[in-house]
Amino acid sequence: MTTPPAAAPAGRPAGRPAGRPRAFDRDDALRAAALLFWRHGFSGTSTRMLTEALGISSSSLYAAFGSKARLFDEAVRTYARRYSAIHEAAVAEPSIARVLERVLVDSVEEFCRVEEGHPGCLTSSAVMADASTTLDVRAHVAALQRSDEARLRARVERAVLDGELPASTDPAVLAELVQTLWHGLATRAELGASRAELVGAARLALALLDPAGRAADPAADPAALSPGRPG
Amino acid sequence: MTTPPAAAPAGRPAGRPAGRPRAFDRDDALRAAALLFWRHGFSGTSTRMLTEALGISSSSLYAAFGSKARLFDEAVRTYARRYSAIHEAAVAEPSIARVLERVLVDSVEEFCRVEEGHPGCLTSSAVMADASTTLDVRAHVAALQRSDEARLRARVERAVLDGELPASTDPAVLAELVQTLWHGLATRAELGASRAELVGAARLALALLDPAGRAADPAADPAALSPGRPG
DNA sequence: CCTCTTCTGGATCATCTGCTCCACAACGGG
DNA sequence: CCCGTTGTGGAGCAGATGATCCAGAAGAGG
Repeated sequence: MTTPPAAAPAGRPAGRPAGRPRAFDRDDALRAAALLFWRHGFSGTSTRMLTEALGISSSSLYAAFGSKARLFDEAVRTYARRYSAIHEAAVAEPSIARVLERVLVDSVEEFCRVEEGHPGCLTSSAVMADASTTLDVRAHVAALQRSDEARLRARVERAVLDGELPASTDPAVLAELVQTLWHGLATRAELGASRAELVGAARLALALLDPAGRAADPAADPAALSPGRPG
Repeated sequence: MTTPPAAAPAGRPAGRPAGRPRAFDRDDALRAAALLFWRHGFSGTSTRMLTEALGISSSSLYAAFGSKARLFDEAVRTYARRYSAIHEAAVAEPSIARVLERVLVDSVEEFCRVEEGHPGCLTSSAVMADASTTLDVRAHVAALQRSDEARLRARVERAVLDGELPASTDPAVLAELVQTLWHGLATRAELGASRAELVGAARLALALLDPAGRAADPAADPAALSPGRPG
């Protein structure tokens, strides 16, 4: 009904959806819109700014995305999926140390991508920016991030059961700490911290968190307060 | 010129600034405005919303604060001063462990104040929300937070010189990590994390960071991965 | 009393907001 | 070729926006 031709209408061989073809790339437009929302927030981005940046007319925008709110929602979800993918890939690592390393370091890489025009994390910005607009992006993003945290907590629990972490470890608290670091890195990136600074902080945190490193060589423990592994 | 009667005009004994007195409390209005900006962001808060919430007319608002942008700026600075005050008080502590504990735990208390209507950190929200509006709040907030970080880094350097931290400690990296945790706690608060969760994460981080605790009893080290001191 | 100064509400300004309408253009199928 | 379908640009809608103006009110000083 409201969704124009999201998927091919079954009768067609998916080659062309019928009617006049769209004159712009929908994914490109979505990316450009995300960038604008990122920089100016939802309310700070007008439909005029969007149509101008995307090089399309207002009617084209509404035909393709429905409304400004839905466009925003779609942009946020697109980026949220990236962050979830990082968590998903990370928890698949065999050792818990590698899991934590990948969650933090891979996320820093994502936050610092230069081909995107803006550092940081769109979902964090989105959540901070607009609370009670037409659209409840805040709740949706919060839910998404809770699921990322749950995945991580489950992985920590497994590590405890496997004896990889001491039995006294509280998985919920450890997961909360890692998520706190994650959000902190996103904010620092947004504030202009360099990749090197962020990776340095992340690696220090990882060194402090890694029980194997500390257990293996307690004498070298104080070195954990240096930036960490040289690599 | 543009600033009406910010300070008493010198000739008066500061009792009354002359002219018709203001019918509302300027600080109360500023607080109420800050809350609105917090919830809806700068662009998401209209002057109508402000005048309605503050119970004053548009002309009164403009007479008292100059413009919507200046009101926003003043609100952000007011809150930023609170966070700076926490850092200032913390670095005055004699032991570095107490310094870090106070920076993180006191900030969590601040983020979770219930008498304010919104959890989290206004400056973080402000930075995330609006980048290139009329007013460059972003740069100002970033500068403020850089000064907080510099203060903390200087305190860490002193702790290293005092032998309280191992000589291999990199003060810049340690300060960056603490600031990362700080921003992370702010974001988690904004996302709805409870005070207990935040304090738990903060205390775990502190336990991992505390070299005295680990050096004193390396055997008990794994316990550091539990929530931390019961108190 | 008057004057000077400042604040107040209400009306009002020009502009911008998100969004819709419409005539028409670009495709595939018959 | 016409048909149905879908996208397109431009004009334009009603309402909201940030900000200003003004007549008057409320104080201090003379």
